[in-house]
Amino acid sequence: MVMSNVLDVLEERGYVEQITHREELRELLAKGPVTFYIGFDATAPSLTLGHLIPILSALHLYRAGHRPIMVVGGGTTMVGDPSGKSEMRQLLKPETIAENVERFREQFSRFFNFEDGSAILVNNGDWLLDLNFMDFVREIGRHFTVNRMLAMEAYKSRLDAGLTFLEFSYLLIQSFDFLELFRRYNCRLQLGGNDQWSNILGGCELVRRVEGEEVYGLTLTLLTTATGVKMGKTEAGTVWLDAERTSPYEFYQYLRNVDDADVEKTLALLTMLPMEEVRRLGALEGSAINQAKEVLAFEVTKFVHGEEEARKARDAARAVFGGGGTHEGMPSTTLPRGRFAEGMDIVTLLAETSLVSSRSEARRLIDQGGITLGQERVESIDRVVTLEDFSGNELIIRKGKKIYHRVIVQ
RNA sequence: GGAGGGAUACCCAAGCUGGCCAAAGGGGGCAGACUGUAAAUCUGCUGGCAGUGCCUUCGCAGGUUCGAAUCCUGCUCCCUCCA
Repeated sequence: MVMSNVLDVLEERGYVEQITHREELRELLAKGPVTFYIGFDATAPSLTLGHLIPILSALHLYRAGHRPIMVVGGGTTMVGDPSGKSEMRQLLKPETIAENVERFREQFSRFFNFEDGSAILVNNGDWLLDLNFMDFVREIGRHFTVNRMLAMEAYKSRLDAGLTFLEFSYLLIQSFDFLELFRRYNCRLQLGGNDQWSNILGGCELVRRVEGEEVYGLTLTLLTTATGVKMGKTEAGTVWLDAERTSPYEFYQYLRNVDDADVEKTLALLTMLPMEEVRRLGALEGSAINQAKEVLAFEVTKFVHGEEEARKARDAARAVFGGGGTHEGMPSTTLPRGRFAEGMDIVTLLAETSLVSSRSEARRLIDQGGITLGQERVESIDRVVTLEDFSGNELIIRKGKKIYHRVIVQ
């Protein structure tokens, strides 16, 4: 069997959006190991579902023998990328950035081996934080014309909304990263989200001008649904990779519930399953496609949280939606037995859980028939919950059709 | 530094000849029906606490008034044009 070019693999799976010089890059990747990099700005305390796209594309390259440099943006985050943003980014405190950088490091370590040198993890703060302004402007700044920068799509929305010099300088800083990585590691390819196209081009051009060498850029598709909405956002906010922020169960459920139309695409992008399998699952029709969704949810949860957590999440989901399995892994609230001695009214109980954010919301939900205790729909906000309602020491509350919560007494 | 414009609930956006404004409309979200833990569609809800009332909210701080998101004063921030 002929080893296919990894670029073809990336394209087939739907990762690729734009490439600087496709054929040349393809040849380069075929010739031998290539060092490439992807940068992640540390704007939040955890990576998110959307970050899996760059992570998995890097993993495909990694497995094909190329060397990834995962760059955490301890330096670039100090500035804040204005690309595609309609408003000025909130400036983050240096301490916050440093903390975020640490979290990112831990999370990346789950996916790559940084010990044996086959993958590299660096912080661009190492070379950016102490840059001398005069040197930087004279050596790097002279290669960029404002005329071109102003014409860039990434800034369009900001030209009327206002763009500070701080943010405007982001392009030069990220471009400098590429130059630095080229010099340190002979890095020849930069990957990034499609909104990074300008920044990536800037880096390629800088390396070419300063070093006279050709380097490449490739942008990745953003994780969106068939309707064009960004994936990875829920009513509760972002879907995080950190189990403390998004439990494995919620993570699993998020993927379990993707639209039919997104199943095949998401399987291709977020799992390492062979494409034949992806196509087979994506082709399932009607309710059979639920199998594909289960595979999707399980595989991605396993990738992020490990097999055991994925199992638990799947079992919990099967338990409530099908029957069988255990409730372990379902979000829960533990309350002292004594509080039910006299019974607790349903509104108070709901307010104790994370199912509602206020008592009013609880009332509203009940009025609309959205709360179920075990098998019984709650008809009145005066419903009092007693220990009689528990089976064993637990009570399953359902909100709407698919949000379950377990109340445990002890 | 000068001249003008703006800041409204999760977002966009009305209201700004003072009471009928917890504040139009849209989006989003939540719930119900239909279903496959889908989509589309239809319906309801969407500040808080208590059940026909109270409290907090229309950039911030004061003032006028029986009563202000709406009028006045000061402040902060943002945008546009000019320097």
